[in-house]
Amino acid sequence: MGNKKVQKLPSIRRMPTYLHKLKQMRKNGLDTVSTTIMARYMNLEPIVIRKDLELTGVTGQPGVGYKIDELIDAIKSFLNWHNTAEAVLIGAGSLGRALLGYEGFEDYGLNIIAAFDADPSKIGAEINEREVFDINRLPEMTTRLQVNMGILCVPNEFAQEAADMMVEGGINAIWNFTNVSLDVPDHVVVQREVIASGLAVLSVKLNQQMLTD
Amino acid sequence: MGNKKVQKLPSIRRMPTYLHKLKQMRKNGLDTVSTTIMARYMNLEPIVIRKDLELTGVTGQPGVGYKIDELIDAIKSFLNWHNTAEAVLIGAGSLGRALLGYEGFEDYGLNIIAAFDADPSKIGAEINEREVFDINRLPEMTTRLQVNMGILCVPNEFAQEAADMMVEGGINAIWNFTNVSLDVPDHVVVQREVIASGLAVLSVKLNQQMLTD
DNA sequence: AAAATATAGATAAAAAAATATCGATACCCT
DNA sequence: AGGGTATCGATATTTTTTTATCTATATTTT
Repeated sequence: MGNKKVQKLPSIRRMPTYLHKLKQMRKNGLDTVSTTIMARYMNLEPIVIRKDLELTGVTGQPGVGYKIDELIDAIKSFLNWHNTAEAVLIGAGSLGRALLGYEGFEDYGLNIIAAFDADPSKIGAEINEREVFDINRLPEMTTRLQVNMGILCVPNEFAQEAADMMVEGGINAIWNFTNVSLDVPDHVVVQREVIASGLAVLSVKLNQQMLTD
Repeated sequence: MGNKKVQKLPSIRRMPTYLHKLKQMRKNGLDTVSTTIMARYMNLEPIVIRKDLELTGVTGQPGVGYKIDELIDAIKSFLNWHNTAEAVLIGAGSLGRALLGYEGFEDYGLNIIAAFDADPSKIGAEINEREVFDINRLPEMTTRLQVNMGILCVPNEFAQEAADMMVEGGINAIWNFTNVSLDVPDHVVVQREVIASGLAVLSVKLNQQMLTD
């Protein structure tokens, strides 16, 4: 069915936050960090952090902590973020634009090299230095440029069609921001981002909070 | 420390997807659904769905399935999405704009009634029928309007400051899209959305996929 | 009407994730 | 230098989540 299970998902999801904070600490001139410090920052228990970092293979120094540089490196290679991945974005609507405008991606080894859209009024435009191409050119261009990641931000009704074009163009990783569960070949991995999931969690938290007051 | 742990997180995160799909099915004239059908759609195992739905208190009919109307209702009340929540959005940058433009929120019981920003060139503008106010007016306005949810989309460096203003204005639920771990009183719940988490998961999936080829 | 198939619920089992404990190591302060 | 404190690593435990199994109920097919 395409999507093998990934283990340690909660840990993996925390990695980018570690990375961000570590880079910030390094900028502030620090060179070591303890899980206590990190835990305070992230509202977690130190033991959670220690277990997460164990995954990356780094070892810390008892009594001291971890070397920030080493950690940054280890997390990056754990996520395979050492080599920048090139991606294309499909759907230059408001969400697409927001993603094109997001500065943080370079920190995460992602480089969006072009956008595609079906709307003639958008084609040819330039958004944050990335050109918007006709979606019909997608298969040809991604094949030629050897891009293997696609960020899908089209309206739901065009999602499957757009995904098909990506697959045709040799893309094998799709970051899916639509509400559609895509049907893709086994070798293609899909990560679906459901924005409302966070809202659901917030709602439940708020509820529980109000009950305990 | 503010954030008690929430249980069944994965199940809660799947609820909005069930809701979306169920509404779509209802529109297509269906009135019952089995976990097998739902599972096929979501690339999950039927047992997962059954366990998730159990949380909402609905019971299905062996041999038949669940009544779609009942399910929709049960999920909504599980998430407390029966009564629309009013929210304000802080930071009318590209992400803020994208959220203001997102049509799906009404399905999820969320109504963004106004936006705030510090940039004079944005103040007074109207984005998708919502006015952008001076951020200094936030505490007064949210108090008066009795809004208790805030969506935080400002640049990282202003995040804490903006959060403080929200707290001052009586907001007790913050949906945090910044990269900052906010410091808020205990009664305020925060849900942080780390966009890069999904990218991290996708990277790891892609890696594993490539290893098994 | 009987047999085959599909389904949920209850209970049990397995797997994964979070948390605790304890010993060893380093740093800091007097 | 010595005592107190902070820290990590290894191991064990607990909790939570996921998955399996089995039974009863409904539907469909023959």
